Amino acid sequence: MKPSTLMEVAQRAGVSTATVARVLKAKGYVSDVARSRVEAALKATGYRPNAVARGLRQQRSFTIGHMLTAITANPFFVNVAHWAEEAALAEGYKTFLFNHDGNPERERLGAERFIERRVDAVLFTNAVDSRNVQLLREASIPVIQLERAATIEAPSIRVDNQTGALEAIAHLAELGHRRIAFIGGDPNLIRRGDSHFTSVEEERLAGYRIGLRQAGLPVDEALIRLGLYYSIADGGSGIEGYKHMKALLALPERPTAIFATCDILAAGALQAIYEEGLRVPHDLSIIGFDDTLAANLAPQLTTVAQPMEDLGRLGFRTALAAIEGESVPNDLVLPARLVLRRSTGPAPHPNSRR
Amino acid sequence: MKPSTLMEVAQRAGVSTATVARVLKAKGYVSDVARSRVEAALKATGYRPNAVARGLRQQRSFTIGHMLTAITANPFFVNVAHWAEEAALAEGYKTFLFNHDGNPERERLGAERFIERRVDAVLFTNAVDSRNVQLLREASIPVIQLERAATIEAPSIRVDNQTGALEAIAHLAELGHRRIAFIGGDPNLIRRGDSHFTSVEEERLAGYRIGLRQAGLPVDEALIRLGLYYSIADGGSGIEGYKHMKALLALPERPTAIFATCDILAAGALQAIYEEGLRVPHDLSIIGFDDTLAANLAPQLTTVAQPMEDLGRLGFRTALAAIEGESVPNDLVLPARLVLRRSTGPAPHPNSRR
DNA sequence: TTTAAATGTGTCATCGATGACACATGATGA
DNA sequence: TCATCATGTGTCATCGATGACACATTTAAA
Repeated sequence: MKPSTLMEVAQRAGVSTATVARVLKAKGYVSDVARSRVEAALKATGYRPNAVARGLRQQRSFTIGHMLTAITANPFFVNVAHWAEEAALAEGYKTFLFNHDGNPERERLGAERFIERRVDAVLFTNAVDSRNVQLLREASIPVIQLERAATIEAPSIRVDNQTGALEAIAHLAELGHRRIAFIGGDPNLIRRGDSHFTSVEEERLAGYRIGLRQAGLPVDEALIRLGLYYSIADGGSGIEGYKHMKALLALPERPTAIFATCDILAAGALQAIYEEGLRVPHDLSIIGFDDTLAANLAPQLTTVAQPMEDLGRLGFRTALAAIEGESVPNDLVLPARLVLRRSTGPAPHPNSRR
Repeated sequence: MKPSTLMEVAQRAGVSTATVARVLKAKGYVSDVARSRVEAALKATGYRPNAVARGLRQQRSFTIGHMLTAITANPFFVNVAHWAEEAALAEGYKTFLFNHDGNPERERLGAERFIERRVDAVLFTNAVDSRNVQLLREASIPVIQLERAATIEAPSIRVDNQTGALEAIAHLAELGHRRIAFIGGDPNLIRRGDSHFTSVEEERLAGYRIGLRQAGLPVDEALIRLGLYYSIADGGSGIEGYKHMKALLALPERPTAIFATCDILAAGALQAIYEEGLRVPHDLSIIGFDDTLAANLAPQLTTVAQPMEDLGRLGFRTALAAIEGESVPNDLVLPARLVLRRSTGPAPHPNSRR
């Protein structure tokens, strides 16, 4: 049995649809008699408003689109999306997810679908191509960029990657580590859209360099390992982290600590370390980034946690503000937070090295 | 600038909306002149059909709802949802996700939202309360249950958990293991809805028992560790797996192999093993279930892979069949598959035990 | 007592796409 | 020559909720 309509409820209650609407919206004048008749009819029919009809009439679908990548490979994006959805739910909104896996054509397809569905706004995590942002804006759909911005044309909410990385390095330096390696993605490859944007990888690498300098440590370029790891085709299994770690362990003078720009990379690194029979943090300390897999690894990983909940919630709230025509901050930067767990410890004595 | 309407396109082309519709649908008679005029107008206005209006008119939203749990804690559900979405996309559908985290009230809320949004069908992964399935069915919305069924009232697509578990045990027995432990969730707690349904945990435990019997091994109840692990409040960090493993390692006669009913539990177990300084698979073999975290752990985990892609794709295809009034199989059981990685090896010699 | 404000209820156009239907015109066959 | 069919195009009701508006009636204020 199809859900009943306002009209059916009205007929059953012996009133007009307007009266039923007044009861539902709890605004306007309704006599007690009419109200109770309507309420009875509402209950009897199990009326549920038709969001599709409302959407057409109000020119507002109460739906927002959410673009993301690597949905099966990196829990980060799903987490952000989850909190955005949670915030949306409280306001009567639903989100549509669209996974583009870093492919601009897919992203474009997603943008087109969002336009057809008449979403009220779109959240981009990890925006790829600024033209797709533009496409939505031309259709009068507000866009909020999360975590990784493709263009300054739309507001963004980001994370202070540099300070996050810096704190990680400071922590390791404090533990006495002097040879700290960096494992990250290719900063050029991951720089997206308008070229004047710094990528998150660049920011983390900058934090690493500044951290070393502040600790009075030299930068050894041999300890900086970059390479694309957003190759989802590989299964997102952190294979890049594994390879980089293998290379680092083959160095004549090994690092005693590793900073990886992503928990997945760190997980791969841990596999290499495990294979070599080294212990963490006894022989080697390691810090990840994101706080996605960190708590599931052995040992539990010290990591730079991204504020995924804030990113999601603020993302939605900002989108809502934009929908309602309020002015929104153009670029918000949230802090990252170093979470200490069990993968970092004092640097080993040079002579105790295996 | 709002996307333009059919009417606007028609006016610009100097024809009626019906003609534009004929061009768009590529059916009916349209003269070449009219067609090219319409096509020009279509391009000039950048027309995009309004899915909301179409939904109202066709009484079909081209949207399906997807209920799931533990979206931030267990990648399994997101994976299934991803493949369902992928299949949906190809047919012009979009999915709405709703995360209930095992809470029946949340699940009900989700069902109500789905009804209001007039989704054409609903996929349930891990259905909690059969009344919520009923709610949707009363609103004439077809329901397909995936992986874990709450009721026989709606068709389900499941996985052969018993055979999956059995193969895991057979593999371990073949490697010479004679003391194989089981770490799982509470089978009673996880049995859901209509009580005559066996839970996935029961099925996996049954597979374990049968596997042992077939290998001629005795069942030692001390090696069977059950307890709720779907406590998302704990952060889903596999803390239960960790505790169970600790207890198993404290046993006077330790197991040499572990079968965990979920990769997250296995990850927790690995943490306990790591803490004790034992090596996998040298000292201890371990097999997980799901193939979610498995490839990210150290060492990479041998696991019973669930057919997440098939579950998702078939789920959508079955839903689509149901929407179109075709008959659908009432209960489909898909095979699980043992994936060999690096966490299983020959049983250690009894005298080489540390 | 008269007027203004508060209270209560119904009608109807609107949002945009769709598809049934009507109505053309020209070609073909009987 | 008329009937039939293919071709080509336009009109309009419909899906369901909404909110502006009109129109009552009652109450309060002047």
